Amino acid sequence: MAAMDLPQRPLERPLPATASPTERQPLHARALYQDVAERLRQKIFNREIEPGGWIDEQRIAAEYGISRTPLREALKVLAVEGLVTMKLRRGAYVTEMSSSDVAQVYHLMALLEADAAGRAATQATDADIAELQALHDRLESQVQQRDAFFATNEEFHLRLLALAGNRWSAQIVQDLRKVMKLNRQLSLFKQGRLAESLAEHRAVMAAIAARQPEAAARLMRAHFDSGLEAASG
Amino acid sequence: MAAMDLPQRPLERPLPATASPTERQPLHARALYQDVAERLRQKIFNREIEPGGWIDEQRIAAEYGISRTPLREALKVLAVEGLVTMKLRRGAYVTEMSSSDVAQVYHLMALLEADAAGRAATQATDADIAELQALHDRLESQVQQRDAFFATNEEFHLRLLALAGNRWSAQIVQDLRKVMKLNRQLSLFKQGRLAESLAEHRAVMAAIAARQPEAAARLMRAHFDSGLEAASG
DNA sequence: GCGTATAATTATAAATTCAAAATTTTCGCC
DNA sequence: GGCGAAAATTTTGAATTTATAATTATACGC
Repeated sequence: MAAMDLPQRPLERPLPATASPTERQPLHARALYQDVAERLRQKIFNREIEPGGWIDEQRIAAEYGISRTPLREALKVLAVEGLVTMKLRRGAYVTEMSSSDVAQVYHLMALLEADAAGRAATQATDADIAELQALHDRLESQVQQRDAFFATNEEFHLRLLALAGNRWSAQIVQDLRKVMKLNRQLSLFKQGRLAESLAEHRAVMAAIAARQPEAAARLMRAHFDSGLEAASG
Repeated sequence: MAAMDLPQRPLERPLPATASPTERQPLHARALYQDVAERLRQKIFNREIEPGGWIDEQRIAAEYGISRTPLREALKVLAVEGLVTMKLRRGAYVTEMSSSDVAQVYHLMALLEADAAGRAATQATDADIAELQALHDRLESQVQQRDAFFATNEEFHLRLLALAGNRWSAQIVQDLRKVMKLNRQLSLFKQGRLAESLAEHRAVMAAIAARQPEAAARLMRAHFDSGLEAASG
């Protein structure tokens, strides 16, 4: 066994940058359980605990230098998000996504993001679209760098969601993207898929820039469909 | 002020009905925080605390005869669902839905339920459709009884979601239906809207029974659009 | 009487403690 | 040696306690 006998340094919780000597300010920018939830998400995405794996409350509380109370609150948040599954009297486990789950979530994201693309094509300002185009251009330049490509890709999709102006939809898609990170078979890892994905992306971007909502939605749907095909095929 | 000085009787937590002297069984069917979350949802739906209102942890913990720990866990669950808003160091408040929020959620439900209707028209077995039809027929007979009508209506939509076979989608719609219960202006309360809604419902049901996914989706979208119109107009 | 500073109170956040269930280990027995 | 019951340990679940921030009340000065 590795990495026993922690206590480690406690969670660092940076203050908001608005500091000013006179005006009073909260000690922490947000609740501890939210910080912990975010750290746990990263731990899960990094596969420090594999899907199906048990989450050792005592160990993690010690590792983070906190009590089990806020940790358990964070676990319940992740459970609602779907990243974690609570089993009665046996604690929390990292959720395992079946291939059926993956297909279902892909379908949902296709539906929501296609709608968002259509809305963006209609509602976005020219400045919005220029910004989106800039993100896409950056994506074009990053085909050789997987990690950077992934990051920019996510940024693009989140930006698009924001442009569509439906915060409920945006929140849901963000949550779905989180659970999608649970499965290794991320389709973008497949050989050649990256370039293909980029081409589809380009088409979506063009349709939005051309203010063609129907085409934008259809192309976005196709983008996700071929993503699913790559993931399952 | 009314109803002070509780402690009341503690939460009753019925055991599963599979009791048998020899085989061991869990003491509680599910975690306390989940029971509490469900009781809080009902309390919110019943307007025992109005939207924007503060949720008094001590009072409710006393009312339910429990400590604040599981109550606070439940509040965090409701916060992720959107029913409750946590304010740092000021506790939990029942979420207020702006008219923009209502429109956004309506749009989302239209999208998801239209997709579900289309899927159901394709995938459901004849038995499934017969069952759905039975629910719709019951709805037809309940135009005069608001509460029963609402209940059956919800049952119909949940059943349809189940038939579509996407548990992620079904879960999301269920959560959205919960937050929709936050706003008084439930369009179905409007005069005449009930009969109108029923007619639209009938059309959706007919399209599903006729195995016409495109029509079913389009009619379901129209059903929600006119629902939104009634709610905001 | 009004505004401000300070004290008292109240409520939230988090740690700690306690209780009970599940798991693991030990020990007796065949 | 292997099986099964009982004890010991570990772990979850929930209550209690403690700390700290926010609010309210009080008192003081002008």
